[in-house]
Amino acid sequence: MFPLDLLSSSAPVAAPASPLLADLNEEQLAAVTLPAGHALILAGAGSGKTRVLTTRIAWLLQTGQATPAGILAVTFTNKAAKEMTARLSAMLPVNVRGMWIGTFHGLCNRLLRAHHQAAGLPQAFQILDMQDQLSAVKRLCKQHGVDDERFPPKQLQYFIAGCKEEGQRPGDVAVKDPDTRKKVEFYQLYEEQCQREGVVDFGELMLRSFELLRDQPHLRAHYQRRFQHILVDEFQDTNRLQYAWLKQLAGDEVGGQMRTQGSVIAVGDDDQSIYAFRGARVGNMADFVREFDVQRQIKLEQNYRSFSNILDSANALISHNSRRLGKNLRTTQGPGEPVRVYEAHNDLAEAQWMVEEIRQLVKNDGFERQQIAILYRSNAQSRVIETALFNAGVAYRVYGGLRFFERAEIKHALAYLRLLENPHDNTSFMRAVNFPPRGIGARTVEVLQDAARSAGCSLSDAVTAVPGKAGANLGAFVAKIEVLREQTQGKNLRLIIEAVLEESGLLEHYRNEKEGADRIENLQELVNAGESFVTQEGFGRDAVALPLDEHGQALRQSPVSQGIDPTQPMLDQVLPGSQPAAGIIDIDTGETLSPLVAFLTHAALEAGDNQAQAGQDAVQLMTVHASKGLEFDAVFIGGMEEGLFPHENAMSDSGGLEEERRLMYVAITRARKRLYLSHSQTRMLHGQTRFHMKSRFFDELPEEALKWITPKQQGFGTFTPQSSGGYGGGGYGGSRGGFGAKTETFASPPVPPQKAAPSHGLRAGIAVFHNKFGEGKVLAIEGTGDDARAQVNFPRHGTKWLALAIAKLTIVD
DNA sequence: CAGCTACGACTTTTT
DNA sequence: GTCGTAGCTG
Repeated sequence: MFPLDLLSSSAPVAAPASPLLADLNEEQLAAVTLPAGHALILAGAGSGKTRVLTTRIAWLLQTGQATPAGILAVTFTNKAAKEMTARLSAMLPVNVRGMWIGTFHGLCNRLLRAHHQAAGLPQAFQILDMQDQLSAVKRLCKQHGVDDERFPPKQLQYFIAGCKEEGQRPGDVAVKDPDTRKKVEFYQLYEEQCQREGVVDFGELMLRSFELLRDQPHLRAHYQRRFQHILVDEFQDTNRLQYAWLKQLAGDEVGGQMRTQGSVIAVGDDDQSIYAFRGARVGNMADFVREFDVQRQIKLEQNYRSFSNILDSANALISHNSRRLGKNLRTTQGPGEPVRVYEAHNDLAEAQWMVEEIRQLVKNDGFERQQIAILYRSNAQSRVIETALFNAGVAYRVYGGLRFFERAEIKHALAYLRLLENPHDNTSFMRAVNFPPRGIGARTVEVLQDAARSAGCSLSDAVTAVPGKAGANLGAFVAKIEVLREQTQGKNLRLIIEAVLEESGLLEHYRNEKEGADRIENLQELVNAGESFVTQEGFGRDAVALPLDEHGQALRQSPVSQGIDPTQPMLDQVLPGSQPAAGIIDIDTGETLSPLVAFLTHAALEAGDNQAQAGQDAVQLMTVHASKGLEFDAVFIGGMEEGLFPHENAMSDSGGLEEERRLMYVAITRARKRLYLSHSQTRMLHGQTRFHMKSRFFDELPEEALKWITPKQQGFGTFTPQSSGGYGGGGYGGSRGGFGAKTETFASPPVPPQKAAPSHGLRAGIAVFHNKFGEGKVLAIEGTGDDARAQVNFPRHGTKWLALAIAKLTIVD
């Protein structure tokens, strides 16, 4: 956007004339141009937080205070990471791939792939999502005869995840009672199972890479030296382990004080901390200030989003919380419309009121439908609202629900793909073994599991131990996988996925199913996703990292390197204008992640885009939690009742109540121009009609900003929509979640033609020699120049992808 | 072994 | 009320 004069690196450090810094307010400018040192930025809702973060990075680069390789910016969601990356590359003609910008888990993944040996993992380790983790837990429960009345698998999963979030291994958990002891024992068994199968769950990604840094001094020192500028987004939502992880990267702790070389900038808002239930610890903010001896705190209190009636409501509400760092949003905008409050007789009437107001907003006030949001505390509330919208023919879209990579048919396909990479992945084995049905029932699987347990091997290896027809069926399945692995050897990702879909029988199965058309469409979409993953996304952001230095030494220069800064260790420095990097590279062997492993990682770490269809002209429905970070011209908050909002489960203790209040604060601050609140006297909940008092939060809002609206008509549900549209015009029935954007996100351009005359002289079919792996046969070549990689089959080590710039391959005559 | 029925849960959720 | 799972029956 801004034409930037990047070449004049002699620009003064505090260049006020820099177009980068134009239009920043005083607070923002101060935050962007903070001198070296640790800082806490309290960024209120709508205060331009993302802009400050990205401009800060751009400014550091532009003024020569940082190189791309020296920057680590971490977020919670892929969406936030993507946005940061996109904005940054719009600001500066810099190759953002050289920077470590990503989610906590994405960056952990990078670390672990690059240092998999030091971390004790196979390079191609697979990542379990929550579904996978739960089925792994269930499997283990069965195997050990765990009483699932006393220890429901869900609870064990929660326990394990909770321990890891606190940074605790089984040995670290304080055992207070017999139940805890049992759980810890189970935790231990679970760990062993994961290690055996070469899989890690989300918590393990964090914990394992934390331990890697903690236990490998030279590695830690290396990264500490490298990342001179660490920036953390949504700091109030970090859990204990994430904070500990950051500390490892920032420096060493001595007597409760951090000794650091670079600077850490934490950006957050304690008033928007709404994830305590999943381990977020607002206290990390205070700890950060103390342990890092933070001298600078900046508050961004200028709000650019809302009219003052809305903002005053938010300020007034949140002032009822104690234990705040203290912040008051202000705006230069006028009061705007009052906040409208509606009391309905029942939930249906509430929904109909919303629909009617929305029609008027669109018809009379020219609001766009996608700029109107209906927020609710719990998902169950959406049904009535959806019905009302549908009946009125108003297009809507519900956020949440299943994402693309979580759909059953996709999970099945992924299970087959994972088995190609790792036959010992029992979670995937279990998912695929009898789907599509091939006569392998629960009984057979039980026999197999017993055999595997007594032989101490994977399910795949145990099939030969199962006798009879059952054994034959199992053998056929394993053989099928092996044939598939054979067939796809050296093929590109698209062909691999296509082969799996066909050979697994998945396509055939869904072709014969009545409702299978959508599923087949999704499976086709998976092929497209694989294709664009390779051609468009360059193997995905999280998978990308160039050579890592295990010993803190500068690495051997790669032959064709240009634009490498010799004063910096050659970690992840990206060649300007080069093709996307080849993926994670093991420095000792030159081994890279295969496109398939990279894709599977991508699928686990990024379950799919939720806002793919956001552009539609449709009213947005979502939970308050899901609305965080978004903004709308008009916002409706329904179900403002005691027991619902604040939720009954959170009302008992003050901590829970304060979190509910923060949740309400988040909801209010989503609105730009109009805010509508409603509550209902009665509501269907869990199949029962319940009576509710109006929420206490109403009493905490400034009376002068509110306008109470009474029902136009008395009685129950007598309201009739009067306008022309009438019935079912929309046909938008809950199209939940999904990848949707078939034409946008995954439009795959023609595959770029292979560059001619490869300098390495390798081609498929010839024999090569590798120092560590010995002699092997080249199966495929991908990429060019520094990014060229070869797939080589070594008789003793299996099939590897090797970066030709790193791996020393000699051609065997 | 697969399909069907009954029963229980049920706040929020990203990686 | 509705979804998902567990257990039973054909």
